Amino acid sequence: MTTPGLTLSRSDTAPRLRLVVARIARQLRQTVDRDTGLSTTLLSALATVDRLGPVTLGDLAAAERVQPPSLTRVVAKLEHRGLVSRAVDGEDRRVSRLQTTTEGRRLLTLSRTRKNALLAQRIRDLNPDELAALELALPVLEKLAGEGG
Amino acid sequence: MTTPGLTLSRSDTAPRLRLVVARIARQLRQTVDRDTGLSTTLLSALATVDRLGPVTLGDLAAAERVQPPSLTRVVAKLEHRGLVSRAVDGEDRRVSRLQTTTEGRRLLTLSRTRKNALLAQRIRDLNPDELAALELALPVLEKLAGEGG
DNA sequence: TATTGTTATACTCTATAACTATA
DNA sequence: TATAGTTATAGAGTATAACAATA
Repeated sequence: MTTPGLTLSRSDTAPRLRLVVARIARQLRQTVDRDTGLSTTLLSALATVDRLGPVTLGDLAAAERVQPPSLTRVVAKLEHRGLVSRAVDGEDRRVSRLQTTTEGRRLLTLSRTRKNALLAQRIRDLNPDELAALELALPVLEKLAGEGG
Repeated sequence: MTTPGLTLSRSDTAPRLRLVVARIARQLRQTVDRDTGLSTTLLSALATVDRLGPVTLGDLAAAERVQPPSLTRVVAKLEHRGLVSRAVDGEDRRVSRLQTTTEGRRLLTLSRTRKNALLAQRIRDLNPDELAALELALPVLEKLAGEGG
């Protein structure tokens, strides 16, 4: 696993990736973060709000690749916890613009430095070759995920 | 992205991986396979039954990293579609042993050669460096997922 | 008593359809 | 009429707790 000989293109990459991503996600989904109290769904939305600055709900839904009604509920939870705030757009009063609060940014920072998260622990057990392979693949995975939007 | 200079260990690997895995999984979860009619959850369970041979429900739950009651429902669906069969253990009648049927194996094979699946399409758009990085990381991801069990 | 698996119940996340408010 | 977002409703997938059957 650490030193594969060839890098001929394999044909089973897509189905293997599908299964492994589903399996990791299943374990993550159950893991409500002890420090932040945020599920992966909430954390993902919060990170995207933070990244896109004041953002409309529609744009956020597109970036997160979910339908607007799904996001309405997610955002309501974030708002209820005081992690994002919304302001009605001055020019078009149908539109709300979302941004992270100070507390939201604090939790985001916390989530990025957590040492005891499930994946952080498992990553710590990788050897240097494995870690390097993972880090090289991360941008590729982000591309496959359609990051941004 | 294609030719990173150094491979110093980064500290943001775990949170980035968490977000990207969650995002890909979200898109996959919604994707019921056109060819097989199987969700990722059903496909994952089916693949594991096939891999572990005649397997008890408890062992399957452990391998899939879900609780037994969750698996009871998943297996019921697979059984209803004729993809797995169960046989009561001869020595311990509390135990059922599951295995894939001919039809189950046929769908598994089909799922492994699908060219139009969401990930297969996106992977086709990667350049050779990106593809190589992804393939090198796949065993690492499988290790992180705790494959097998 | 202990173990294997099921049933009952509830929660999260997501979707589509119908609606409201604004443009 | 068209668009941004919400409400109503439904379904998949997962969990925990309580139960039944067997050991």
